[in-house]
Amino acid sequence: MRRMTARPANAHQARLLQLLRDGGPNSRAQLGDQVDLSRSKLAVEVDRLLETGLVVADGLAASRGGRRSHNVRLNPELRFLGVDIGATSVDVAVTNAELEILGHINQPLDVREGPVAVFEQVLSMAAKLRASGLAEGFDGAGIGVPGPVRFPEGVPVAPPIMPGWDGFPVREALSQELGCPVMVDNDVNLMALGEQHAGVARTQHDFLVVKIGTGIGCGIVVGGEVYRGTTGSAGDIGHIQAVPDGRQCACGNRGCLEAHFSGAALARDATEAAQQGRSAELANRLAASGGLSAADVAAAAAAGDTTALDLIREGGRSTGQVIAGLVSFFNPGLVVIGGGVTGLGHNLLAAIRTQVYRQSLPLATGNLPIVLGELGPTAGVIGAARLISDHLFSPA
Amino acid sequence: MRRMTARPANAHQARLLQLLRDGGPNSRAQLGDQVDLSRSKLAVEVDRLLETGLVVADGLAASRGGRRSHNVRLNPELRFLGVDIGATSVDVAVTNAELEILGHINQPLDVREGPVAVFEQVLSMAAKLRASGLAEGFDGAGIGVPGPVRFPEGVPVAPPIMPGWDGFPVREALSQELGCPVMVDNDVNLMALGEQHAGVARTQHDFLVVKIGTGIGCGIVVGGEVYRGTTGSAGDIGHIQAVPDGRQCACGNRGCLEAHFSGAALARDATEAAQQGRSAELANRLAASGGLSAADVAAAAAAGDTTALDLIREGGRSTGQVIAGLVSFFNPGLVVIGGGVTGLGHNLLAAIRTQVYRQSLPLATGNLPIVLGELGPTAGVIGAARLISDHLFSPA
DNA sequence: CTTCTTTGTCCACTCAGTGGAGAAAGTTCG
DNA sequence: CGAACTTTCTCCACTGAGTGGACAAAGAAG
Repeated sequence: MRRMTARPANAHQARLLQLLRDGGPNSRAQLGDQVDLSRSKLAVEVDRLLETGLVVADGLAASRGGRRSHNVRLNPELRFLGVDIGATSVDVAVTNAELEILGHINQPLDVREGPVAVFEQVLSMAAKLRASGLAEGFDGAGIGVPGPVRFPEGVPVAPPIMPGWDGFPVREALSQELGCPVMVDNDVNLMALGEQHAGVARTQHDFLVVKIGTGIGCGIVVGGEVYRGTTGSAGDIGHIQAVPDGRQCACGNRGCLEAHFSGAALARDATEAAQQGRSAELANRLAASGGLSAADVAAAAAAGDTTALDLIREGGRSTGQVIAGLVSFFNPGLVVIGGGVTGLGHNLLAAIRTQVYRQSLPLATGNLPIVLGELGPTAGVIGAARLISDHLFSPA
Repeated sequence: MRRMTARPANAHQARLLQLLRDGGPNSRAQLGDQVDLSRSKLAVEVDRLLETGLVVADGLAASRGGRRSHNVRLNPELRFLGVDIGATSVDVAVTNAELEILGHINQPLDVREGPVAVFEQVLSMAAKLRASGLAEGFDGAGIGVPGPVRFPEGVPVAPPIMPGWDGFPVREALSQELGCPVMVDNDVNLMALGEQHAGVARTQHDFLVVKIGTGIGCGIVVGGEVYRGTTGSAGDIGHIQAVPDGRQCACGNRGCLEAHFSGAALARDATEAAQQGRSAELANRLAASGGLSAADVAAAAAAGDTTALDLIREGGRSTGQVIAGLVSFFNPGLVVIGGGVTGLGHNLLAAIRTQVYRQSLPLATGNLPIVLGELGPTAGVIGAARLISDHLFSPA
């Protein structure tokens, strides 16, 4: 199939495409209720969109008490590729233009192997999805990487955990390989976009998404838009001091949040506890699997192991300490907790909440929900698809 | 004089008014270089602005190698009132439409006396300025108050240091009294607006302004716009924990930044040091004046008193500790330090810088200037005038 | 005085967008 | 079943924003 190359010609068309993306098939009349345009003008723009092929007719809708309306919808053959590269694994998904996931693959990966090896793997995963009949090609792709990105160019900058990626032209290289437009962003920002599009943050304009995985980061949404900072490193909260004179961190300082709580730190602390004989439960799991992960700690806690529970609580306390500061500063309408450690569930959430509600002022926390993300491992790829669709569904 | 009531009829006119405000008198040709409009259309809009009286002709400009141009400028009779209410003093100023200060009064004040008493004082100050011939009336007023504000309504919400102000309809009441449009905001946000308009932040889009006065707060500018948070309490950093298990704070927690460093905290610590005989210099000043202020500490430090210097350094360290976290999170392009304690000058700045540069990651701090505000006590009133002018110079 | 440049005005033209008339296609109810 | 009402969609004349070129006015340079 020939890929779509058309773009909306004006802001009206862009708006209509976004309405169709977020609301599914719609009649001209229904669209007219949502945009501030006369029916005549609306019809003109819809017709133009039909001509481009981005939008297709979709039969008649049920009557609402009068003449039945002719529905239109986004071309169901459009395909977006969503890629979420983490430190230790990668998610690749195919969506339609309404950002519904049609296929999703997760594979382990070591991001330190560098961009060439990683993209070889990503492209083969994309090829696999294509071969299974889900797509004949891609109309756009969104890529998330676990580090700061110079957003306009789509290039990682000084990523601490991804040596070899600094300055690699991700956007350009992948656009060439895939033959379609590509947008690149930080993985945490994509998670925020995902939760905004299809998750708990659907109705929020100003919110934070704290992603606790191998590392820890924060997505910032201001007025419905992701805020990336002057150099693209906004939300890099892993190295805020959580514990004065605390643990030595890889960054050279002491007491960084990430050194005290993250997937990696939790695994380390659990292993330490097991080896020191502080938890039989954890020791058993260590002996069984040869290594401990956050999931093991969650399971141990669920089994009633108090040491594991203490580790989670202590981590939640540190995290809550930092979040409390951010809440005072940013006064968000919602805080979402997500990432790999979401498996720790309500024990973690309770510890974070306790700390935040205790440390922040009532005006900022009075009506502040702190909740777990809704989308789990798909948040990133949905966010990636949303990123490229926002780009493509905006005036050229 | 009859006050102007006209407002720009469209976005073009609003843009032109803002260009004339920020750039002073301008010819149609020069304006044309700055907006994306044909000369014909531009002339039409300028003519319409002339009709409203917001803009007046201003003679001929020097030739630029051809026919001399007819300058236009904002009506020089327009007057804005800028009011900056602090915890212990108030600034009232009159500006023209180009936001130049024509007259400025500062008076001591106790904000705890409540809105009625305070506004009586403010109105009498405004009357004094008017009586001195600077204005026959006001076309708009901006008001800053030392606490969170529900911005759209112009009403303080749950202000900790201003009991009695909660829910008082500042905007409406003052609009009635002054007979002109009024906008209300947090004092720190106004300082940020001031430094953005006429101070160090002129070229910045994303920056922070930390105001250290009686209390401590932070103005946040995102994409050139002040960010106020969901409930208007964004930037309330005084109660972020700076010292674990530190000093008891009035808010009920321990170790809040404000409990360790602010005008009030510094005065308290200095008095304590004087009474405990740790500093002869401070003891002398205490005996002389009966009470110590931040200015006394600054003077003592300048005189070589190491105890005073240590107090400043320690305060700078605590402040820097908190700012470091904000910098990691927000990745600003500039951090401005302002407020009453700016008198502590470079000793304070050095301490803050040291702490921030040590604690934040290179990508965020690499090119990050941390500087003192440029406008001193006028930042607030200029910001206030800017606030109302932004409101009036936007399409009605 | 001639030529070139800059500024400002005038005017015909294009195009986005409106709103009303009316046709087409339903539902509801006597 | 037919009449009346509702909803959807199209058509069309009209408004008003904005453009760009022609031209006049005013000055600079040689």
